[in-house]
Amino acid sequence: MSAPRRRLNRRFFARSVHEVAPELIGVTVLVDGIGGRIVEVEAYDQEDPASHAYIGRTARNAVMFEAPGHAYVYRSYGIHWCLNFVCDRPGCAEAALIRALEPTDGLDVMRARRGVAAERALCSGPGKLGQALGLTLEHSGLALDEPPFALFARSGTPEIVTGPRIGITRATERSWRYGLEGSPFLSRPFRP
DNA sequence: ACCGCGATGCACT
DNA sequence: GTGCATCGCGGTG
Repeated sequence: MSAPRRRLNRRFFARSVHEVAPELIGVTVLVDGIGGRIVEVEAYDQEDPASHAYIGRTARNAVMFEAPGHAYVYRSYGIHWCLNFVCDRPGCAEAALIRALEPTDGLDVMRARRGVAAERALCSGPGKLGQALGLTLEHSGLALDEPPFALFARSGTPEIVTGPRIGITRATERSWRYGLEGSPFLSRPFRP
């Protein structure tokens, strides 16, 4: 038997993304009952040249400037949908990019959506995760503690590793990528 | 293992 | 017109 799941309230996100991001490792995220445990995230804040919010509020990033505890979904490279959790207070425009999950719920649906069988390949990257969870722009702006989203607190305190963020060209020196140590479900290994 | 590249949409320092 | 908060494939070691 596994431990009962305890729901995460949106107030969890009303703090600096730099506090929230490492605490997201181990949290379970489901969309319409499908998803898994977060094993990798990245933090982006408003003074961050790599962040969508750096240039100020635009049509695309408006959700980042609104209430914490909501989803910010954007299209990446014209192909993928990527999921962020908005943090801090309205106007602070901070968000955590959810980069990888350990699949726990709805494996068969995720396999069908992804077109691959290997469990390790279902959610091991922000674009893969977006496809596995069936995300689109319609999910952007939705509250994380209301359907179709459901978040559950982690049990215990995981071992966390940090490193530089992936796939950016600016502010690459900031170690704002967080991962579950030793997880086989990461998008890429963390360098020692 | 690494490296290069095409796909594909759209925001835009 | 340029550049992505990506992925998967095909090439070379």
